[in-house]
Amino acid sequence: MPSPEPLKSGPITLRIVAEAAGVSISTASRALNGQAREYRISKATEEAVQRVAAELGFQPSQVARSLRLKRSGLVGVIVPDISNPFFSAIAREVSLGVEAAGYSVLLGDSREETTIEKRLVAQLQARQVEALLVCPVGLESQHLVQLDQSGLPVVVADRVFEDIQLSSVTSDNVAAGRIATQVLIDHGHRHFGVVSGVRESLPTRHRLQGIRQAMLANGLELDASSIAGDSYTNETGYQSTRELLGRHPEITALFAMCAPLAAGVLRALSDLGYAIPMQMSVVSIDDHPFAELMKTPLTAAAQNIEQLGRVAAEVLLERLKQKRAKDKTLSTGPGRGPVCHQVPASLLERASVAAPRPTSEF
Amino acid sequence: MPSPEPLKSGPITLRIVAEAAGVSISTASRALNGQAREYRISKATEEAVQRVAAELGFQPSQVARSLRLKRSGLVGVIVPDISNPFFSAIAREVSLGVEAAGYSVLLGDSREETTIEKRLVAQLQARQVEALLVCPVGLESQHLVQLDQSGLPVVVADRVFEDIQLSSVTSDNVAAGRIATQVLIDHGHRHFGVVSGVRESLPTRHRLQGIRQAMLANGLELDASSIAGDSYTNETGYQSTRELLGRHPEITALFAMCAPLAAGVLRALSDLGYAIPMQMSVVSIDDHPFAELMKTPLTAAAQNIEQLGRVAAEVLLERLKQKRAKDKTLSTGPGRGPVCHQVPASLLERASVAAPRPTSEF
DNA sequence: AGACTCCGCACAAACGTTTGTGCACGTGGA
DNA sequence: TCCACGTGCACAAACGTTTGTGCGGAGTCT
Repeated sequence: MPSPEPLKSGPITLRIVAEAAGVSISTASRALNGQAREYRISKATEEAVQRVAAELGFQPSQVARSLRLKRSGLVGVIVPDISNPFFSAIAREVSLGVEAAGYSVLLGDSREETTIEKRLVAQLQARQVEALLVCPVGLESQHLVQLDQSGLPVVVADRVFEDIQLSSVTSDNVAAGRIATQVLIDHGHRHFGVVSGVRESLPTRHRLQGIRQAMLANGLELDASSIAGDSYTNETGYQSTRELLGRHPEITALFAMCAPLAAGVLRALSDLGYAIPMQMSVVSIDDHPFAELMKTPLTAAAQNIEQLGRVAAEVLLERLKQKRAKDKTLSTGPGRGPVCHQVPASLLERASVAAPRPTSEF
Repeated sequence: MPSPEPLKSGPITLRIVAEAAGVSISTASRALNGQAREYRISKATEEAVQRVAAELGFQPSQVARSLRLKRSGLVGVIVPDISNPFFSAIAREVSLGVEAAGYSVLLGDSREETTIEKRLVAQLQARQVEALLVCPVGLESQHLVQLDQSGLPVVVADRVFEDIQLSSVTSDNVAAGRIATQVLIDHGHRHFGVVSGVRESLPTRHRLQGIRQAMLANGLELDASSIAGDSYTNETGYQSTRELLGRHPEITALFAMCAPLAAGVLRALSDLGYAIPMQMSVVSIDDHPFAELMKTPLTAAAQNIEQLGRVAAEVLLERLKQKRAKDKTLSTGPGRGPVCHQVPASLLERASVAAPRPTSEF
């Protein structure tokens, strides 16, 4: 009779496998990690171990591996709001991308608050994530830069920073602003209202810049009083619309800087009794799956979110590769410096833009 | 001169802190974990350690803790598609809920495939998650049940199973089907087309059951040929609509079983030139942020997704608490058996339902 | 027959924590 | 003076891996 099965019953560890196979722990480890050849484990032993492991359903403890290997196989993903389709789309692409490379993703939701973002960063760092993808709330970057310089690869997406010392991926926001504005101009609009997101954030600034470029090229100018709003929410879209229309009755077109804002704009226009596009044209940045089913299908400069997510995943994996290489060679070179990717935006012309209504003189 | 700072430069470990404070590792650990009193560490030492730790920015390695404590502080969340607003809303609530309790969430996206779901489950298990929230693809439950019985708390949400041996949280799908159908009946409809999700899935079956209940109560019956579709996608919604309308010209109302299906239905009706609700009424299960901005604001029986997510988080935390208690007492009792929560659905009457068009005899 | 080599594997240290136990010192009473 | 006891801390084991090194035996060569 063999040993009477001590009934340890806990999870199957390498030691259990080794004993069952009648070899030492180290041999078992090497047999299972494909290191049989280099450590001269006989074919017979190797296969025996593998068989036993399979029979017992051995699952190596990633925790123990992480401790020993000093790599957790985890990447952190921090977004301001995972229930926002924009971020969940990014999360999805990143998740698929890094999972294919054997990593798992630790998710953090910062609820649009820098404080929480910082807390999450620290938390994920303590959990030894090997890299971090952050869609920052957008106002502070110092904590991220520090982290990156301390050796934990950080890549930021979407709400990147001005003084960019971090690898980043973002849409070509200047172009997005430009092409969306151009549509309005091409239809003959001269007086725009801009419903803006957080003012200091770089995407907002870039989009404004694009808007101004297009206007300038057509001899127009955007004055500050035609801009309203300072956040990315539906409610801001609603309020800002009423504000702008009250202030500037000559406005014939509204520019919404993101999908939730656009929803608010539409809601306000509906409440105010405007017909779109007959009495008011609307363009938006950001597409939305339901955009074409709406009362008036919305013309928009769409960010290519999937592509953005995929690129983010690539950059992340690239940085991870670099890091592993560096950790091996002990070279402490500064790396190749941050890379900044921009993915193109594209125009989706639908039905929310038309020639301006005849002015009251007519 | 003190020791010339060996320039270990790696991450700050407990040992570094202990040396800097001039105490042993164990003392440092206890000082930092609030165990000073019970292990008779003097107030002075305790504070010294805490000060040094703060100065050095000590962050205990969660990996090492996990190994030693045998709890990772991680919960796994597996959804079929994180970019689907329904699941991302759930993920968000769960994330917020468990984070508040000190856990982090490991995210997995099964892409609607049982194979991937299984792989993810194994992966997360290897990473020692302490509990798992799964929104199952919906066809197989055995791997989850096994896991749960092997001691890893599993709770399933949304696409639960028939032979439910797992704690679950789901909408009251029977009621959702019933109330949405009742609206149609109240408006005078007699001939419905049902655009269905995955047939064998329990939510679908429950919703159908609700539909039938409402019809039966009004002397109507639903025959199999008035049901089309077998997945939750936009495309299925589109195809099924054309199919149903071709097969049953007498249909005056369509019932879409979820938001993406509804989008497909609307798209098809638009292509076919139907005016809603004049020529065709539409109800849906699932609300959508843009629903009221659509061409015809959609009447729907809304699941309360946030509530569902919050309840899921609660159940998860409850099971975690039970587990910790059990691990302590070594009692190996079966626990209180699975609990099944249902959150109510509520009707959102908007504009997509009207009295049926006069029949052609008129 | 002895030295050398290669093969096949086991030993043990290390990763960074937590925690049961033990040791030294000091103080009090008898 | 001696014992008992409380105080304040250090030692060391353990969690489950990976991996550098050591060691015995079989074979080969001289």
